[in-house]
Amino acid sequence: MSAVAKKKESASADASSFAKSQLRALVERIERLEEEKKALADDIREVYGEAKANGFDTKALRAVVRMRGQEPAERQEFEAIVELYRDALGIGGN
Amino acid sequence: MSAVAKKKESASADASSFAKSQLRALVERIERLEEEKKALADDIREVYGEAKANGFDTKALRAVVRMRGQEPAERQEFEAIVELYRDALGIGGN
Amino acid sequence: MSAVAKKKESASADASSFAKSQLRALVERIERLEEEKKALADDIREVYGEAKANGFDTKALRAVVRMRGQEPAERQEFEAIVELYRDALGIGGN
Amino acid sequence: MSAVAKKKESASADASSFAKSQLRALVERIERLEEEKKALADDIREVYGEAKANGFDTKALRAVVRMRGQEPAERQEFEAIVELYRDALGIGGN
DNA sequence: CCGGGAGGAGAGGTCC
DNA sequence: GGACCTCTCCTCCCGG
Repeated sequence: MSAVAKKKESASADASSFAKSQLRALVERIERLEEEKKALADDIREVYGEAKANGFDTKALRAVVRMRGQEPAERQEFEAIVELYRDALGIGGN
Repeated sequence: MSAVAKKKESASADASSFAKSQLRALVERIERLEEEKKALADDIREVYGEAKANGFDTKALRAVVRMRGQEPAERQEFEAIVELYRDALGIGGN
Repeated sequence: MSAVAKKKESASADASSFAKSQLRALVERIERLEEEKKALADDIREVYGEAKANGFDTKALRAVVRMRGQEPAERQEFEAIVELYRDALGIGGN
Repeated sequence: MSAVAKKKESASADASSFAKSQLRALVERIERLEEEKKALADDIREVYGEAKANGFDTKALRAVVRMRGQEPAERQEFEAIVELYRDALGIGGN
């Protein structure tokens, strides 16, 4: 028979203890994962740095990567709307 | 904390007093200007909100405003580089 | 061309005209506000220049201004954390 | 066409080929890293889901995690402010 | 579908 | 004058 079942008093204490240790575990797992995520972000930044060192235009490079990661359809629609607005403003107003 | 500041004041009262009031005036002016700047930023955000409420695509609208605020030459060059990169990757890779 | 078609066209034309003038008005307002915002940024830069001319360390001055702006928020957050821990522990929840 | 001109052409072609493969390699590396990063983001989301399933308030939990990450930086800044005020007062120089 | 929060891109400032 | 780096703003995505 467990201590919890035996003592009603400690029941709530145990519950709160349990919640605390659970919270701790969750926060640790999250922080560990975020650490890894951050490391990857750093790696990516490094690659862009490398690209820059090799004479690539990182802004354009980012734009290309972004384009590749998105549906052609939505991209086209966006461009169409931009054109529409530019026309409405007199297209020379760029 | 206050004890430290107090001690400092006593140490070189006159020179430090003058510097202090000057500093205060400068900080106040800066904070006032930044406040106004922030208010304008809010106004701008509001206008975009209004645009959205009237059915405009705010993302496209922002793009158009950005375009209008920049030299055509640099814009074209940027687009050219992007095209170059896309070609190099096989232009279908969008 | 039928009268109906014509009416439709006019209607569209009107709607589009309206949208056009709306768009123009919005863009003008935005650009005006951004102009003012930029002017304020210039003013702020001027004040820092003045401070520097009077022997202040502008980098430190900027840091001071920044911190003054952040302190209240930090304090609030710091005091809010206890409450948040409580929530995170599920005390109020299920 | 002169030999010199030809040589130049070949050189350009080679350079461009090289740039192309370099570009491809860079983009591939970036996309691979972003994929991994996204996977970690998914893992993190999963952990929050698990937390929620165990009765935790995920919003509060997120806030707690965020604050834990910010606290050290804030503390440093807060303790640095005295030094900064001294500098801002021009004590050390201009 | 909207608002808020997290992440990324761009602008500005500092240092070399 | 250029590169790095911080900071603000914009965009995207999740949760409600």
